[in-house]
Amino acid sequence: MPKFKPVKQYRISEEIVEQLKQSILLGEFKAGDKLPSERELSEQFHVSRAAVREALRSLEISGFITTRQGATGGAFVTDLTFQNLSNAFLDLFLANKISIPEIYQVRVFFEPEVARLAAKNVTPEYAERLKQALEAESDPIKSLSEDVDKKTAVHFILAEMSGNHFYESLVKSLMGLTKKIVEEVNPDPHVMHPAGMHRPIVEAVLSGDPEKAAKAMEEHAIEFGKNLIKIEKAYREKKSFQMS
Amino acid sequence: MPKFKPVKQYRISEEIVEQLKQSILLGEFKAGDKLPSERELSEQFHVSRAAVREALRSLEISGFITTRQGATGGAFVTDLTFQNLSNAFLDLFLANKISIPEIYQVRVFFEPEVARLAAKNVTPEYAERLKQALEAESDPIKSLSEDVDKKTAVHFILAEMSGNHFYESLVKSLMGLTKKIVEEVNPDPHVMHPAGMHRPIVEAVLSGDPEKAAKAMEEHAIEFGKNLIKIEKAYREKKSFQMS
DNA sequence: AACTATTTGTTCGTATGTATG
DNA sequence: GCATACATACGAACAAATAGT
Repeated sequence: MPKFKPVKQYRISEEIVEQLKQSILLGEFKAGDKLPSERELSEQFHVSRAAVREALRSLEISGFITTRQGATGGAFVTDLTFQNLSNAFLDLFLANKISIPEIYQVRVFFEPEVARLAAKNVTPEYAERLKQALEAESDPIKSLSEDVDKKTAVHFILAEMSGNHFYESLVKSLMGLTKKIVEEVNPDPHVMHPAGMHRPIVEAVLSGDPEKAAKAMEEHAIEFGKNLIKIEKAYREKKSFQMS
Repeated sequence: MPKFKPVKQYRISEEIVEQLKQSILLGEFKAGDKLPSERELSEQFHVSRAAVREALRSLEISGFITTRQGATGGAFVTDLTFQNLSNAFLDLFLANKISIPEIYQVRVFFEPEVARLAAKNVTPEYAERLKQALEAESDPIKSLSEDVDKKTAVHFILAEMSGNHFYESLVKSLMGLTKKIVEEVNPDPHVMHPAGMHRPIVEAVLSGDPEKAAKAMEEHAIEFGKNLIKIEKAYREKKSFQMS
């Protein structure tokens, strides 16, 4: 007896998601391209617009498209970024599946490796960017969000320098997560991120000494982690206060 | 001039997603609970069913709920897992944003650390599970999928033993990604995963020597990585063949 | 085995909001 | 100001799945 697959196995919206995703991954639609309008898609797939819209919501959440309203609007293909990864981590954190001490443990282990790799890939361009990022840390604080961005810029550049997109994604995800928590708790920026905090790291990396860079980063990660754990405590207390 | 926020900022479905997500995260709906039916939700929110359904699609993709059809069906809250993380990595891989050699580099670095931590947390229960997983590797192969599961079981247990959910998520995600690729290429299982491949690791971990465990894992990761890179090559070739 | 109730899945028609030219 | 081309949203209806009677 041959095995037959059910004719209808998936939701229509899922079928549409798969087809559109494949088209995007195969490069038939490239980043920036506009997908056909909802009406056109519903005609091409011979389905209702509601089904198309459900599919577009899924693709949006997965990070494949963004939509804009209006005459020149529509669904536009986006360059897939680490953002979804970051969101997934954030959800796991919010659901208490991952704790700050655990993240701290991971960071203390792998950020020195990132610094180590970065020290092996110093170029004049990267050196310039690192110096500028370091100087920008002393800029007057306009908003907390902007300040956090400036104080994490060095980590981003080092991650890029590591030459490994995986490390880059990981760093960006963890920085994004940290930013969310910091913004929620809103601590004193000067205590959380003293200016020039990353100077020893940058100097070690620019000296081209991988082990020195790793060591400097490790010390920074340990120090910063202590602050972060304090902040998480405040965060949890704030949350439980809001709930009661 | 005071700054006013636009009254209507988000899509209705987004608003619903946020509210439901908050409810779930606050524990008002727990894993296994059934959300109100689509009709009830649309009445409670005073919106159309289509809007509710778009919200449910988003929550589904994010891993918060699953839906079943029928009289006892509905949207059920799920325990948030690493699955979304895994999917995010898979998408990034499929979109050529992360390569196998990059993943390989990261694994060779952090899997030894996982083994190191595991060696510090050996209990009789874990020891038993590791031994059983090792024996199961020699079972006759029924299906590729099942075989891959058996050959990765040791990694999963070690990740659990590390006591760090972040490492656990990372390991599970990467194993899931590896499995997808392996299944796609369908190589000879005996070549890819010789039985007993993980014996030195298990022995080192059970001896309780962290550095020995890390060393054994490193050697395994390096060896396995070579296979994986070959497999990726085959995968890419297969894909480009399918496209032409 | 047939019927019924409940719930998701899907469609269509219509109306409204939004941005461009 | 107005037409146009989009996304956004609603409501009513029917189809399909799934359990209980």
